[in-house]
Amino acid sequence: MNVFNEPDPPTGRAAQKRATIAAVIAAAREEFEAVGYEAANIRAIARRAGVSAGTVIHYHADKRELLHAALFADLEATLAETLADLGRGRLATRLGRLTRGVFRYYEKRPKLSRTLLKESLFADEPWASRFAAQVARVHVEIARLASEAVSRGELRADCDGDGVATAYFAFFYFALIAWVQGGLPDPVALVDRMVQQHLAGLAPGTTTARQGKTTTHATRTEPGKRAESTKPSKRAQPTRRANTGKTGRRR
Amino acid sequence: MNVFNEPDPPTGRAAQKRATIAAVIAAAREEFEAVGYEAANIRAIARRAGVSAGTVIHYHADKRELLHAALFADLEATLAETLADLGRGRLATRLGRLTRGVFRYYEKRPKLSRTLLKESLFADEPWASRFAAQVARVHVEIARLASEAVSRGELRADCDGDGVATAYFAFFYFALIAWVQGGLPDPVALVDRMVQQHLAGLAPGTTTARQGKTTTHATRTEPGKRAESTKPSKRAQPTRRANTGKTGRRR
DNA sequence: CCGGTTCGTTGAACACGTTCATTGAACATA
DNA sequence: TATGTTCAATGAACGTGTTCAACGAACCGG
Repeated sequence: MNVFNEPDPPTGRAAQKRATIAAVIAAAREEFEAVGYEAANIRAIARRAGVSAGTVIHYHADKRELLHAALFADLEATLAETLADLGRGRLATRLGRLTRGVFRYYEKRPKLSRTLLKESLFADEPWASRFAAQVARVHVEIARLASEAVSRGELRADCDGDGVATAYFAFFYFALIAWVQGGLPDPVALVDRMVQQHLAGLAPGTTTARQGKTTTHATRTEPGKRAESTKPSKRAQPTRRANTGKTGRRR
Repeated sequence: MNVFNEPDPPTGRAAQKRATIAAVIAAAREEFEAVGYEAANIRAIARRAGVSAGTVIHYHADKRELLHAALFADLEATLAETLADLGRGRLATRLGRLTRGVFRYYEKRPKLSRTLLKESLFADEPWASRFAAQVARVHVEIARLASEAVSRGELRADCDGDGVATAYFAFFYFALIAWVQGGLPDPVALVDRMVQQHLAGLAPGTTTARQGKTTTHATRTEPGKRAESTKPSKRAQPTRRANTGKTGRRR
């Protein structure tokens, strides 16, 4: 029983293990948020958590997994919150709210947004599946919104909610990548535009039969099937920067 | 003058430098293609090139830049070739050929496709700009195809070629990411579908004014402005794999 | 030709992510 | 209580990307 301000360490292996894991994850989150992913190093995180570097790596396969573990819950919370706040209105309007809500997760982390996006898109297992499941949940929600839009007469009766959701994700991630690469100041506006344009093809009064060509829609974009991304562009300026070897290097 | 099968090393600093750079890039490409990015290491590449590891890094800021330098020309060649072979036909058909042609670049490199995609999408300068310029060139070409489609009456007269190109890239990269993450067996088919759906909203007989809401199109998606990507999904199966700590690790 | 300068190149050293043999406290059993 | 087993945790060691002081040959100017 420690009478000082320092709480007793939990006793028992299971409890100690849980406490250690929690301390490591908290320390990692703080370190990543403070200095970014590249600058954060395992030894600093270990010190912050009061354990050894070996212990940090004991509970997470590698630095990347530690990043996922440290930030995943935040993303989950953001999604839940955003989805709960989509309100009413036209499909495009609600998707716009979704875009803004989720974008905020990245926007408020200038030091981390790029790595968070990059590493989540290309995560290894088991995190690939966790992110996939996360996206699937949003996907289902978007499909639901699309169904409501059909009911309201906003979209044609034969509209495929999955197709809408898939297109939405394509636009969203495309805009996000462009933004983290510095090539797009307002990703939200771009997503809005692309969604508008896309939904235009699904509106009542339009048909799926185009210029005599049968549109062979695949029936369902499996929720587990994601992603398309565009080259993140910076500027069209190739920034020649002649390959002067290492002349300008750290010399 | 060496009479054996081994050519004389070039003399003079400039010539020597050029030869060294070329040897390093060639060795890097071979090593990356042979064992993939992660398994390839600088020391092995240096040995293959007949120089020191320090020299490899002297000419390329880091391993990632070496990857870009080693493979960029291949991508350029693939794009040029593909663009030259789009043939005639409907816009969707030609875009389909573009998709297949570029997809081949990735498909024939099972060991490298994932890293190539990941690192090109999130490249640092000066490579970010180089990739951006590359995409811009394709973007302009797609916009031109869209204009032709307008002339042929395939698309409405007020269609924005840039918008078409942007959407195309969104779909393309989305599908590619899903594919490299193992969640999408046929990315080309998905791109085709999404393009079809999107172009549906641009066809003659459809209007930009939807359900009484004015569609505020941004006029031009700057070619330097790219990218949107969707979460690459694996399967919707979260692959729980309880965080059993490092039990199953290399022990 | 000679001497000073430049620069391509090297390999040892360093930093960081990661591995792994070892330790000692927690735990279980007789 | 004594003893054997288990496992959370450690820190030294390792592998790899990267840095950088140093070297010697190419180069330049007098």
